[in-house]
Amino acid sequence: MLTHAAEDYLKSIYKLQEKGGKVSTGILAEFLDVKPASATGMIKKLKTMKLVRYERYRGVTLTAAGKAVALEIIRHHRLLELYLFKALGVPWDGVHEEAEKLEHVISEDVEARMDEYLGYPTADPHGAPIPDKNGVVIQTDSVPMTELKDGQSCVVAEVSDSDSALLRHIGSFNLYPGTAFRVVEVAPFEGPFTIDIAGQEAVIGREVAKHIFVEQVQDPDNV
Amino acid sequence: MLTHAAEDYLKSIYKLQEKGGKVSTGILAEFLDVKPASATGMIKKLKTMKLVRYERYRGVTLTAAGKAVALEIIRHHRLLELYLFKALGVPWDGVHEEAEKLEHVISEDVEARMDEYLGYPTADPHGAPIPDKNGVVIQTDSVPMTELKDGQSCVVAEVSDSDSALLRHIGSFNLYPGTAFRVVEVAPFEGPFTIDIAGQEAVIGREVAKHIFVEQVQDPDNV
DNA sequence: AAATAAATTTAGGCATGACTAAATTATACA
DNA sequence: TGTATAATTTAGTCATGCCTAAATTTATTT
Ligand SMILES: [Mn+2]
Ligand SMILES: [Mn+2]
Ligand SMILES: [Mn+2]
Ligand SMILES: [Mn+2]
Repeated sequence: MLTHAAEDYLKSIYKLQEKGGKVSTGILAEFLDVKPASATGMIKKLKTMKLVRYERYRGVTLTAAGKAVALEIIRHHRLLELYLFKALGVPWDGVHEEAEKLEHVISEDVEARMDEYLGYPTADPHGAPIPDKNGVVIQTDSVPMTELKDGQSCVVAEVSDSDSALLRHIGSFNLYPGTAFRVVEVAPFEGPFTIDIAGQEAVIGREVAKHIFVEQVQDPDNV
Repeated sequence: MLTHAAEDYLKSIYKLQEKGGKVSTGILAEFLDVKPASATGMIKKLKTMKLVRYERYRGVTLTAAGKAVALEIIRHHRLLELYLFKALGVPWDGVHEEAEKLEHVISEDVEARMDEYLGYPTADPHGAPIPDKNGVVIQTDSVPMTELKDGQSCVVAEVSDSDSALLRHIGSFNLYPGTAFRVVEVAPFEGPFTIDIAGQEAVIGREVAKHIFVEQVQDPDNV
């Protein structure tokens, strides 16, 4: 069996190689909050297990076996987040931390039972896709809210889940995945977004908007 | 924070000192399936943390602080067992193994939410008492089924929870905690017990009976 | 093409938590 | 009261997974 640490490395490599192919030791180390030397050490171990491809100074990528493990852990994480949220009422800014520990520990049986209880869901409380039990991920084509223009309407697809305070802030506007809103005004010179959520106006700063991803963008004349 | 290993040692010392005061290194090591030398090492570490009292060759006992930690972990374990059983339908012979890993990992928040969901229960699926959040344990005075005589009636109070196959076997007779039965016959020469469970007769071997604890024992003439 | 800067690797260490083998202490009994 | 036996401790190892500091390699700039 893999250690918790090895699983977290594989998960991180998966996420980083999604946006940008080969993953450098430094990027991986920064993402995991360890030193590059520690990352090199683990990468070598993962290579002997044939879970990653690696050439020194050339970055690392997952093998098919490594990707399968990564997706398995990501599936655990996101199912757990949704389960904690729906079944136990853990607030959406608390589920990530909890799932980060539980993901390494639950059995396949418990995974399957949560999946069934939740009705085979496809997204976690932050809108991130839950890989199915065969490791198939449904990709959506969402864009950062910062790309929106005056008058456009859209639906929240996903929000970054790692910063708890940011999630509480976003939650205070009711901007959960699935929530529809319309851009009332984008202030000039990189200014904030004024939006209309079910008749309620809210002002969203650019730093926050970077972490909100939307889809189904419609211009007002297309309605 | 304590390591998983330290928590398991404290939990084990608690359980062993319940029946017999001071706990010897050998007994503790056997219980945890490690070598005595390993137990000595951990005991020394726990002593520096003031969680146990210990003098070499003289056995070990928990301090108040150590007992509090032990009860906290036991509470996690038993709440988790019951939660997995009731909320996710994990069979009663599977909950122990799962809880053994989860007990070290769940937050106080999740503990409290499970407790609420379950209606502040006082016993796990095997009948073992769940310490309350202040560490108070409700003690019951149950006796091993092997002490029963012909004609006596009783209710199952608790069954040993660590042997999965044994639990499946006991479950096949529906001998869950709370189940009432009457002893039809105790075969002589250390023979098996024939019992009546809601009109259904079952024969229970002595080895199995050792692991079933009963209470509210009544002789037939007292009814 | 060198020189500098950045990234990465190597070497050496530390803390955990297990192990085996050998030495020590306690206990049991003759 | 000594001696055999059993229990326990000590000493020395090993594997993980992290760290820092120094050496090495690659990338960038002039
Ligand atoms: Mn994790
Ligand atoms: Mn998430
Ligand atoms: Mn445990
Ligand atoms: Mn139990």
